[in-house]
Amino acid sequence: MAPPLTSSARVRIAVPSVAERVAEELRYQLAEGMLLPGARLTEATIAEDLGVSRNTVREAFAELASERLVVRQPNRGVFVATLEAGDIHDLYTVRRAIEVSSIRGGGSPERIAAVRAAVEEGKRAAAADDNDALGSANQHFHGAIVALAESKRLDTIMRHVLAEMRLYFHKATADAHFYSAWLEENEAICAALEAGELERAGELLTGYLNRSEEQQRAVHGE
Amino acid sequence: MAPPLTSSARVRIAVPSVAERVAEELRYQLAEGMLLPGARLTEATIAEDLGVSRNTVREAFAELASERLVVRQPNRGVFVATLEAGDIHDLYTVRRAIEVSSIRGGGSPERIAAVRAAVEEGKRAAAADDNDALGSANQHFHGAIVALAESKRLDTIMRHVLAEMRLYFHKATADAHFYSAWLEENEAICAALEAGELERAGELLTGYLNRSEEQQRAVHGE
DNA sequence: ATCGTCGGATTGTTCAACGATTCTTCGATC
DNA sequence: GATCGAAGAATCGTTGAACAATCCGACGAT
Repeated sequence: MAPPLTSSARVRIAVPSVAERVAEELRYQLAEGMLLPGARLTEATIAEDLGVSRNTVREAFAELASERLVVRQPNRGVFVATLEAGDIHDLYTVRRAIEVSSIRGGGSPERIAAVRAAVEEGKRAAAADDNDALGSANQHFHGAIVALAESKRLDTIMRHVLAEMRLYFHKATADAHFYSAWLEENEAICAALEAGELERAGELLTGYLNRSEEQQRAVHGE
Repeated sequence: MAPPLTSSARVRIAVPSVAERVAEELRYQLAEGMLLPGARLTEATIAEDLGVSRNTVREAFAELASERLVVRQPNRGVFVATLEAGDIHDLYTVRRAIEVSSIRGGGSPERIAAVRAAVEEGKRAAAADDNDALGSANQHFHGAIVALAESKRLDTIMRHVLAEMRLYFHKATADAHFYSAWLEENEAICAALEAGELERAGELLTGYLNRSEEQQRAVHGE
């Protein structure tokens, strides 16, 4: 193995711990819809399935609970998080706060280029008629917007929010008609951003988020 | 506090688990400055001190790590989080995003009254020359602003941010001169909010946060 | 049908153990 | 005398087992 060439912060090779790999696996299953909201996660079962100890599963649960992907009910177990009344509005409130704030602050040319890249990624996915890739591209787009702010903390908040939305809205709302609308919106938002019209970009983004919230609330009960 | 009259969510009597109480105790010690940034937290030691098992301490650590109050270094241990370059800016970026967004959305009369209450709390603390209470009042003020949005998620994000700031800036920056300035600012922000001048309230708040960031960066290295 | 009780299942927590990794100390070598 | 490396101590990561506390469902009595 090559020695570290930079003398700055020692680069940890950081093999993810077993607990983190378990969390990652569960996150994957949650995002893919293999574990549906409300499902019960029994410690012993998962421990056996993944070939790890119950304590390790416990640590993974703690991590997922802090991300609101699962809910712990004392002495009863952990359950995949379910959509409570107001949760949709809550999630979009967070998105409006951090996405709009990020875009209004502008960003470096590289970060703006990343936003543009996500837009093009979406167009390609649409051309290829790949709904899965289309969904990913949209998440990349909004992730790139938050990344404009260059804030570690906002990035992780956004990651968590997007993970929650994947959990709730995964395949159900994935019809092409639903998607094609915001493809143009993303383009417009990105164009405004590139033109330095930050105020306008913020308004477009706000409008998009409001409409998107309405759509989700229409699809789901109330 | 009045019991919830709505029959909706079943109220868990929720005796906090041991792990949560350990986390709470550590959070307290971190906020009070008993555990300074960079300090090492040895699992075995804390387990013995608090009379709990090492595994339980581990769970508490996981929670604190998710709040960025401590940092886990694989195979080395957990350390009280330290201020890295850019962290101050990062924290204020989050605050600008969620506080300004919240205040621009306005809020119910009750929530606005809570903001007013925090302002008055600050004035009383200033009159009594109680610096500790003054600091708390300021945190209540900004917490109340975020509470305007009535978002569970924004509230917990803000809680975490404020906990981080307590950790980094606890007693050090607590001189009366530093405080008296923003007492008037809080009053002005609150007045604008009460008058429904949300745009203006947002600008005042932004200005305050920018200045506050500058001050903190001046006090701490760069 | 309602209520209380009992047994089974699962969680919360503890404890002991062991390999793996890091830190420290202490010589040996140049 | 400084550098390097190897032995040893300390700590973490993870496991497995154990036990009390709690919850759930069934069963039976009123």
